[in-house]
Amino acid sequence: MSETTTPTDQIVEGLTRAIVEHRLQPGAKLAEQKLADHYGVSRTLVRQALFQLSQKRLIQMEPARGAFVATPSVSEARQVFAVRRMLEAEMTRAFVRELQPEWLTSLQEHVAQERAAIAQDNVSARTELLGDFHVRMAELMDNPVLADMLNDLISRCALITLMYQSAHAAQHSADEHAAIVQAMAERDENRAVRLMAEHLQHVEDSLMFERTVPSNDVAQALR
Amino acid sequence: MSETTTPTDQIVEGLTRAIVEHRLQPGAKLAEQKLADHYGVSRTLVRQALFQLSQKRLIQMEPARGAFVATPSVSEARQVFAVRRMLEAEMTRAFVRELQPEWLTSLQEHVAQERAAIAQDNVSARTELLGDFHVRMAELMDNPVLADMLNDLISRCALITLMYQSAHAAQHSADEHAAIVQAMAERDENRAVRLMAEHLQHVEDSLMFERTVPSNDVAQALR
DNA sequence: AAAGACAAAAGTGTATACAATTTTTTCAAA
DNA sequence: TTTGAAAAAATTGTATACACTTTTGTCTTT
Repeated sequence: MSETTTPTDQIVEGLTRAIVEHRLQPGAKLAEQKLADHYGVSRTLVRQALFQLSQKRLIQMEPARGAFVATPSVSEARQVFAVRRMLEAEMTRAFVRELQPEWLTSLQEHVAQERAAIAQDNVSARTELLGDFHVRMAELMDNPVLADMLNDLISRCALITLMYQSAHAAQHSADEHAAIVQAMAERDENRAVRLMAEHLQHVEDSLMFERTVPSNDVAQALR
Repeated sequence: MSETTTPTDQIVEGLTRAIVEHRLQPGAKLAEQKLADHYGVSRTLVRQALFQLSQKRLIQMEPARGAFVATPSVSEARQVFAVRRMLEAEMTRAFVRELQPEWLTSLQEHVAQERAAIAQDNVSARTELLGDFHVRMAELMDNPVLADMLNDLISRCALITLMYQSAHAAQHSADEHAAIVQAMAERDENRAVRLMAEHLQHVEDSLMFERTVPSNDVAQALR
């Protein structure tokens, strides 16, 4: 544990969680002084954090008007998913090719955790675990660059989801994860890749399903 | 042209170019006050820019010691290239599947520009064009999310290159681009994907070829 | 001369001050 | 009441101040 975490990092972390977990809804204003008071620091540090979040596309900054939780368009959402499908299809292929026995057990354990969270109806835990499945693959392959990238993409996906996945959809995702791991276990590269692509398509479709924008900010809604 | 470019963005832009074009070599100290004086602003804006660059992994910030141009390890370099291969293989596949006639002419023109820059021995222009070939594909597919991501990855690759590609390697890259476009023109999806993967492998190999670190900072070199 | 301790200088990290802009409130006129 | 203009308040953008850390330089001791 030699990780140095600066105050700015903590604000980024806190706001990221709040956005990804939908405690801050898309379009919400992020006033600097309020955040500064909340975290007990000056605006300086809050601004640093906001700039970082805007680079991750989790918030949008408008000149002289301030920072708002991002409201990605349907078009942008589709682009993010298209990138995920591209990246993760090939990641899955490489994963199977370089497969180590312990990678399988690790993913199997992960799926078990997912199912436990779903059974307990622990909404935030299950959402996080379902996303982490994909990051875990990158980590197992010992590629932090890939893992970071996926993590950012998945955060954006979580923002795109206007509400949490339904319990039913979560169950479906976990089942698909299990099917992917099964294909991997059988070293069936093409099936694993296909299942992953289909899985991501299903997630995208389920998110797009109900896509009316409930915004408390009228101006934002009409833009 | 409704793009608003803040002073901070200009600093980011300027430093990015300097790093990618190797006017600032890896490990170089980026003292805040010096940069502030150079750009005629206060340290506040310089720091914002430095934080953004550190998120793009072009610089590394050490607590209380300051910012340095990043010195990616060989391991990290390989990870970046692994991600590019994954992403661009599938991007190429999607590109061929959705191919529009004007996309081909656009890429063909681009390759012509590359060859012109190589013929004129315009080192910085040719380096930029060789990288932009890949970004152009994403732009043609109308996927800015993908284009941004590739742009960042390619900047990191440019940093990884300790010196510019040799004229010979640049010529080789342009030829490979042309071969990829040819495969696309023939709608030969698998060949295009394979050529792209091989191309990226070649670029990686040529960059890894001479990999001794010429750093003016001894401590950095010995780390 | 080499090594270590101390002092000075330089540099980073955070808070605050202030100008410029936007938002909200107030109030007069239709 | 509704509309619009002007004033007030709040908020952002940038610079500066200052505490604290690191680096550099000097002097003493061996």
